[in-house]
Amino acid sequence: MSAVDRRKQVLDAASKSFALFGYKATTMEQVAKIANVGKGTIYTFFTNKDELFDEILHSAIMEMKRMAEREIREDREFFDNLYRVLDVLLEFRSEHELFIKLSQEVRDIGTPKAHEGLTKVENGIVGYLKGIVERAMASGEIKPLDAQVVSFVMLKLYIALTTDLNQLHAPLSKEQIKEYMMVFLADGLKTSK
Amino acid sequence: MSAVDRRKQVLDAASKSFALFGYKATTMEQVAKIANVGKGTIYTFFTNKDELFDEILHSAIMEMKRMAEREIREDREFFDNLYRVLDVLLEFRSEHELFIKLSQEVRDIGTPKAHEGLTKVENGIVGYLKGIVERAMASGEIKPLDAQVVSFVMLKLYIALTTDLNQLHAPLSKEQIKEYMMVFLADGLKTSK
DNA sequence: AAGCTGACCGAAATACACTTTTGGTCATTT
DNA sequence: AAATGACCAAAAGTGTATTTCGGTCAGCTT
Repeated sequence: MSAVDRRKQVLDAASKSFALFGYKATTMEQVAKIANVGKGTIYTFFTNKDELFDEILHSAIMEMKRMAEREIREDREFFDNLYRVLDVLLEFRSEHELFIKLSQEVRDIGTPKAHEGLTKVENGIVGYLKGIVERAMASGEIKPLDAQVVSFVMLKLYIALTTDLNQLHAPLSKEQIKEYMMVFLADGLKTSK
Repeated sequence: MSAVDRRKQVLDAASKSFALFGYKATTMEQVAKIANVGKGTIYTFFTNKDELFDEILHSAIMEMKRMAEREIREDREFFDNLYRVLDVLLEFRSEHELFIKLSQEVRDIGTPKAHEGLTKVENGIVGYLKGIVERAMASGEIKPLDAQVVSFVMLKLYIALTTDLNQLHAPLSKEQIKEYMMVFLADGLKTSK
């Protein structure tokens, strides 16, 4: 077994554990056990628990960006791209599981590191969206507003429909989520006269 | 001093204290002191701290509804009404102060009663909005979607722009908040061709 | 005597001392 | 040279003493 394999073993084990138990309840010993390595081995690849956690979050963001990137065609319309990106994002459960677990942890026991992590992820996503939104504004496809505000609202809308709403209403299907996203982002509620 | 006066004294003192110190840090003794009454007097009007808190929240919701109601003209368009309701709501700081303080308390120390209270307020507002949204759908002014989901999104959008965004971006002016609300709710981001 | 009060009570929160767990290291093994 | 797990300090957890606070009510005031 080469070094890269072990690194990946650790990463996979940690991903599972963070998504399953949250930040706090994930111990380095447990990660080592799941990864089938000694505890010390983890520290040859990651300086500490925080960095391991950051790495997981970072690669989750990167994975989502990669998926989004693969769907974006420069020659297509912004909203066409948006629709297809939403489509693949909604399909990808493993990232969602981690984020949902961390949200629960923040809500239930308020782990600061979990809260920090989620904020970092949100900022990463908003930052990425911002670039795309700016291009769409420059090309005149969408209204010229503050790209950061628009990106932030897009993310909040997504979270509201996929997560927050479920405390008040039966979960929406992927199709419904896409429909509502497009209504608010593209055309608004107003009936076209 | 009549009984109604004393009741109001207590209510005003409690409002101030909850908005200033949050739920947990508001003690009945302190409320009594601010209200210039004995502690026992509070209990002649309210059975316990919870009921006092509920009463404050309830009257905050009612006050907001009354302000909204005053702006709504049945003969005007939904979006025209919406714009003017937002206008008066954004002006009204005292409710916001209470809600913001409670949000902080939930975030910082996770007081369950504060969390419960905010949820109750949110549900109250969504419930009220739902009626209005349903009428606008029935008259064909806005697209026929699930009124509860639409109302929920309206509230979340409002909170995102007035509160959540401020951790990432300089606070928006009232005019900007109204502008963004109308963009997402009425016409969407798409540039009209 | 009706309304109001604050000393008083038990329960719940806090502070503190002590125990256990856990993140991180490093001498030893493979 | 790479990997390990016993080991250590620090952080989290637990049990207990102490304080605070919600709620009561006997007595005072008007």
